[in-house]
Amino acid sequence: MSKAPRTVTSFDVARVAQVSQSAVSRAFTKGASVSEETREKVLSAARLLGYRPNAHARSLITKKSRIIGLVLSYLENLFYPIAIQRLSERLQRDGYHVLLFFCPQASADEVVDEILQYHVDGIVLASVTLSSTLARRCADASIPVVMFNRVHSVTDRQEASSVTSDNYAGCAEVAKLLVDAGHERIAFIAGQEESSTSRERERGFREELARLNSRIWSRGVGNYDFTQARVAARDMFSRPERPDAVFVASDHMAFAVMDTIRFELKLRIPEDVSVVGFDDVPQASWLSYNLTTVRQPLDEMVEHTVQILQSALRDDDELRRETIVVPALLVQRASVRR
Amino acid sequence: MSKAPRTVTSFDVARVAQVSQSAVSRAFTKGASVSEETREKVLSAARLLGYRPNAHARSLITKKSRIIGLVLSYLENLFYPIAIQRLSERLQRDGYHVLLFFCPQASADEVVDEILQYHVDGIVLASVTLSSTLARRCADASIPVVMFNRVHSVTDRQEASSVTSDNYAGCAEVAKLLVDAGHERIAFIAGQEESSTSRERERGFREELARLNSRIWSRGVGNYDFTQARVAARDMFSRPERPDAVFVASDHMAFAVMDTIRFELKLRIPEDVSVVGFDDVPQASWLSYNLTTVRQPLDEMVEHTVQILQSALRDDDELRRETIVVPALLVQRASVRR
DNA sequence: TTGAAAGCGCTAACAG
DNA sequence: CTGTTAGCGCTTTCAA
Repeated sequence: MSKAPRTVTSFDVARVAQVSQSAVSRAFTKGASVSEETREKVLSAARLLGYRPNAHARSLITKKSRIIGLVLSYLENLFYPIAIQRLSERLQRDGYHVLLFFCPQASADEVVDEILQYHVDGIVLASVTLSSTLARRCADASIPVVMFNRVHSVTDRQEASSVTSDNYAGCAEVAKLLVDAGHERIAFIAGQEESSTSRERERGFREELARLNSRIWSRGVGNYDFTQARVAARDMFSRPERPDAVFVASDHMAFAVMDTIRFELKLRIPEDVSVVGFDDVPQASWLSYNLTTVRQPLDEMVEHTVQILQSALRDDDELRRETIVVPALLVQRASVRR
Repeated sequence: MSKAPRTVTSFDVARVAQVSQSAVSRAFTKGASVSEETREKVLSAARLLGYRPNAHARSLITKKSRIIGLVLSYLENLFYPIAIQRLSERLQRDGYHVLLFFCPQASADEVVDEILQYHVDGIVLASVTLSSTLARRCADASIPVVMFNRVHSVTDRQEASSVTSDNYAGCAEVAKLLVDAGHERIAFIAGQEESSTSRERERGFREELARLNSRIWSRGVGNYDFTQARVAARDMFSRPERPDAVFVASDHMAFAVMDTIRFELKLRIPEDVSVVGFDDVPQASWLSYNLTTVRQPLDEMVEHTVQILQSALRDDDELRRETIVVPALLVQRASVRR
């Protein structure tokens, strides 16, 4: 019964408000020069007709879409969902919105191809690597790219900005803590071997241990995956001699390790084994885990990400590449023996 | 040093390929009538220039943005992140993408106003209510709306489609389970009182208990929040007479309840108290919790959501409203006494 | 199958 | 401050 629902355009509003289309445009552009009177006329006509400016038409001419592409691969680790929420809310405050792109780890290539079609104003790569060809394409299109919680691989050097926490220093702290507590058979369970986070975390841990005349006594790989971490722990702890402490490259894997240690191997934490994680996701403070971990300051990381993006959008003449490293904080709870 | 990075347009490609702009357009539109020869010429020119069609220009004329707006409020409960991922991946397969909108619970209104500007092809409301005025505006713009994991409030009746699991039946199962296990002081901890999920879950639970000559012996409210659930549990279990079983309206709250019961009140699960949750998020199967719960079949729910959206996009003549309820499944683990 | 031409809804000069 | 005009990059009639 309803009429064909043709969209209401600025043209329609202009007619009803008895002004020009430009006036309508200006009424919806803050900072434009319109008299209060005209603006009122326009706004009430718009309200009457249910008019909202068409974002696509607008971005076609302004060449700004107010959309940020966010590339993700995996949400089971709560660190990312929470990062998404913070980032999205922060961007929304400034009139930007987040367009989601999922892709399997480390293969952002095809997907960024799709992103480019939307002419996004910026791209945030959360835990996916940016290939160098891709980085170049973004650079050509002068789209700022921020790697969130990951740094460049050698080949991508300086093709994109990056925001991380100080993985190296944070993990050095962990080494200190564990050695101070008198641990001698210290194990490490890595995330994805190719990932910069896992590598940096391992390096900080290993080098500080060396400085303290200790070392990684046993090593496993969990690929940032719950099940694989469980397998790694089972493996590591069922040998004749087992570690008396284990540092796990992410909280999410640490939970798997703790469960395995307690319920499969019937060992106590921290009496028999100390466990440390990384990220400080909400579950780390849940009493079942009460996990000593390294906090990544999410809000700061998000704020830096947004700042980089916005400064790049402001002075689009020269695309500056920044590398931000925010301090990480050791949070002591009850999973390490004192 | 680099030239001004003017975007490459179909015009440029046309010139290089020595064809018309229309030919370029057709080469990128599958099912269009182009000779293989022309298509090749266009595609190679496009590759050469690094051309991708501009999605905004395209949607301006086709009136299809291939964007779905997703409205969310809270990601700490893993149910939602995982739903986002599944939905986004599924949509991506069909060439759609998800634009994110965060808003505080139950106030989707302002935010949908923003959504409308993007002329999204559809809207998914995950756990937020749609006001009736808003529903009408979407209907006027003939944008299909799906409420995910929530049904209409009375006023919104039939203004949008909805996809949920069978909260009522699932919770009736829980009642049966608890009564069968011989529990007599059965408690319930609600989510948000206004939410349809919490209400349906409580109703299913309560009515089945009545049928079995039992009742809700004690009741608390957690508002789907971890901390509030903890407070509710503390309250409920520190009275002189405490429940011997508690059904919690979401897994996420159930974890808080379990931690409180075990570590604050020093009670055993399930020997002293049985606990049941709802959702079956990944953590429910973690050994620390090993939680008996009701599974919401996420993949099915996502599939239905996408189907509704797509059928609405196909025959845009008449916007049909659907109400899908998929069966929920009781998953027995170790948190209920046998 | 192909090209010419028109126009989606908007903003940005440029006059006035 | 306001209106006129041109055109963003694309698809789509319509003829050929």
